Amino acid sequence: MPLPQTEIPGRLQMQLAERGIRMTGPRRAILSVIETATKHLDATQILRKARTLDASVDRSTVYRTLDLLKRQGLIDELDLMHLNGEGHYYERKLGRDHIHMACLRCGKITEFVSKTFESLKKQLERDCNFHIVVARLEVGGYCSACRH
Amino acid sequence: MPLPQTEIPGRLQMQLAERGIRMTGPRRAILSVIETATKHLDATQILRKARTLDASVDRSTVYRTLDLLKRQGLIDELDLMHLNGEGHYYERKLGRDHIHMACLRCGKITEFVSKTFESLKKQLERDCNFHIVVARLEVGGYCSACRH
DNA sequence: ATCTGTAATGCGACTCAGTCGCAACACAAT
DNA sequence: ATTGTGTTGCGACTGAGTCGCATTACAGAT
Ligand SMILES: [Mn+2]
Ligand SMILES: [Mn+2]
Ligand SMILES: [Zn+2]
Ligand SMILES: [Zn+2]
Repeated sequence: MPLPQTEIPGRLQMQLAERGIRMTGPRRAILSVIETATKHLDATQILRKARTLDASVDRSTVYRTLDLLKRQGLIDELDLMHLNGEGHYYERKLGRDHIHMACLRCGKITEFVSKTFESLKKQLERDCNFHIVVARLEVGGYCSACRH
Repeated sequence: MPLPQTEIPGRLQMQLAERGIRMTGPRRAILSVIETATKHLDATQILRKARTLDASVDRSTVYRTLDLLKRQGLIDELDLMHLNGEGHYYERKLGRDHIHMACLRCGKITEFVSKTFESLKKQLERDCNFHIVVARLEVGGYCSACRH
């Protein structure tokens, strides 16, 4: 994750509260997992971790909560080049977007913040008259350790 | 598709032949479908169309051929924001990459070629010492007709 | 503190995309 | 024509994600 841990835990809960969205036990568990994640997690991993906080959490609740957070623009969904199966990965959405690079050999995920990326998005909005809600740039290739 | 139809039909078959890859009936049907497509197709659509050319084509052969073409760098795989289900879409890879914008309201897919995108990729390769094989920029938002 | 309408949950069954092992087959080189 | 190897169809399977429904729990009102 590209973010400093200066984040207040519980921030996601606050953002939902501000929008008048109900808070529940399972939701708190899931939000907490997402907030404290140190890497990109898929739905199954989120379920497993959430269950250590609230053993009753169900798989469908995880998916429903992920949908809610996506609709609210609070998380991003990633493919990470589908290096391991067909599932998706999730991460909190924070101020600046970043690019994901996945090494096709060692699987390492690298993140990168780029001013050029920001310009590109602005250019898109202007030239195509398109209002961007979410932008995902995912790259596959070979990292510095694996290139030949 | 952003490409002029100045393409020779059969080009994909040639590219595989050049690489010493065997040509078969089912493969010819699938390649022909991909080559003559006028929009992004998913595996099920490719199967259905391929069967009009060779009725025996099986679903697994479609997936195996798509994998082959991906490995050979001849097609790109897209999510198109998973607007309709969890499947993936495919298109021939041609010289210049392009960006895909999906309207979250009407579902329209817009393509855009950008010099800034090319610079961004170069910047990534340089700054991150990463060798890019495939780069996918997919954007979700509201098109000119749907923005409010 | 209790009541109450509505939103969220667990459960189980289901759909759908994609994969895999294997026996039969077909390509292309000799 | 023969042959080895790559490819195919088939069918069974996995795993991600969805859905309907009866039950539960939240939060605002009393
Ligand atoms: Mn995907
Ligand atoms: Mn395209
Ligand atoms: Zn690597
Ligand atoms: Zn639209």
